[in-house]
Parts: sequence; structure tokens; C-alpha cells
Amino acid sequence: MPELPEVETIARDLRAALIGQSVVDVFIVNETIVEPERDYDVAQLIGKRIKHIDRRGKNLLLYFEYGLAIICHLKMTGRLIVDNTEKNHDKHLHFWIQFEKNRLLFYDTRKFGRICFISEKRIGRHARLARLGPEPFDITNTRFAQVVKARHKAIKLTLMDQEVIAGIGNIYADESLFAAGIRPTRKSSTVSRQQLLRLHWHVRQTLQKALDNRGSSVNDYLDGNGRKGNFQNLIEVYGRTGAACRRCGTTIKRIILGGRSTHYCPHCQR
DNA sequence: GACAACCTGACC
DNA sequence: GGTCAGGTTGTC
Repeated sequence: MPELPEVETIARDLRAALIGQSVVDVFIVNETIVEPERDYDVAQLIGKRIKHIDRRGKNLLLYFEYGLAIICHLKMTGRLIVDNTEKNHDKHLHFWIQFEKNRLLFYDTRKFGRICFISEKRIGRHARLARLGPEPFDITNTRFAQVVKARHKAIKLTLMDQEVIAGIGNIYADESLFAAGIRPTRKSSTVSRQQLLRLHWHVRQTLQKALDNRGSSVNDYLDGNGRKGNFQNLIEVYGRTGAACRRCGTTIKRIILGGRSTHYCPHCQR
């Protein structure tokens, strides 16, 4: 479910609520969401303070004292919510940490999400993190144009390729390409350097706007406080199949690309 | 590249 | 009953 703006919003919410608190207890309700390779026993978290919380691509990183860390990927329906009122017997609650003042709960309807108990010094070598490309807000526009142009597949698939750029998923790939006026099916390598420089600007613009609106709650997404985002109300093409393009009135088209629904305006995007 | 797999729920 | 869903990974 969550892409960069959603994961970043959650990271900020968790940061505000949890930093500095000690772990009182940890509960794994469902082992299937825990990656089998662990650097330490979860009981070791008890008594340790949470030092900082980061995001890398769509991964959330929790750092505790004594070099203990947790990597969390929410995949499609995962949620990380700070809540003290929630009962523990929800069907989709798989993991939670009791802190001094708050409780952090991990829910996931489809159980695609994963939690990894890893030592801080090995985080960079975790298989999923090690392969991630640069963050869209860190990469320079010239470098962006370079790495995108080097790929020989549909530009939407390049944008969603986490090894090229980290954090862009189905919603923001569609929205960024609409903003830049580029058809999702165009081969990356055939898009001009000028167009790619513009695209990078629109990618950052789109992600920033989504961030300012606390992410998109199209289906399941809730922020770290259990509230919906607002960006779903500002979406131009994603999920608007058959509706009129707000820019030109043409009917928004839906095709399948890389197995994912892809939405675009046949008139505005060439 | 396309496709199935991992899962559950919503909707037609 | 079938289709679809903010993701990733492995197999043709």
C-alpha cells in the first residue's frame, strides 16, 4: 500500500510519539510476518530506548540502544499505528511493542508485510536495502536523467524499479508521468534528456505534494496515528479510468503494465 | 517483458 | 463466481 509519502508520514508520526521511550514488552502474535533470519532475540529489546526512526525507500527503520534495529516493510496493507486504546485481539494484529507511554502496533490484512530484527551495523547489508537506488530527493536531476535513460523498458516500470530510484510505487508513477506529460509506455531510453530533467522535477513535486497532504488513502492506508491521508482527493489519473481528464476533458485510459493498472490521459501524455 | 505466488477483503 | 487492490520476488 504505502509508497514514499505514506511511509515518510508514518515515520514522522512514530518519531513524534516514540523517540526516547524504553521498550517495556514485545509481542509477536504471528510469526509469518517476521523474517526468519534474526540478529538477536526480540526479548533483548526490552529496556532499550528507541533512538531514532528513518525511512529508506518504502522501508521504515527503527533504531534502538545497543545497536538493535528493526526494518519494517508494509507492502500492500501493512499499518504501523501508535495507539493505547486498541484491544489486542484484532484478527490482523501481528506484532506490537509496548513502550513506557505508548503502544506501537503492526497490522496487516494480507500478511505481505515483513519485520526484520537486525543489528544496526548490518542494516546497510540487508538484501532489500542494499539494492535500493537513490532517494528521489537526493539524486541530482542530471544523474536522474542518466540512470533513467540507461534502462530499456517502459518508463513507468523504470520509475517503479526500486534499484533505479527508491520509493516510487503505482500511484506516484502514474501521477508523476501525468504531471510531466509523458506516456507510461514510452521506453525510458527514447525519452529526451530535457523531458527527463522535467520528469525529475515533477516526481519531486508530486511526492512533496503528497507528503504535504499526509499521503493517499485510496484503500487501506492510515498514518501513524490511525488517520487517513488527503492526497486521494488530489489525484489526477490513478484510479480515474473512464473519467474526464481535468486538464483537457479526454477520457482517462487504463492499461496493464508490468502486471499493474496504469492510468493516463491519451491527449496530455505523449 | 509477462506471470504466478504470497494473502484477505471489497465489490460487481 | 470473477476482478481488483499504494509491493516484491522468482520463474519462464
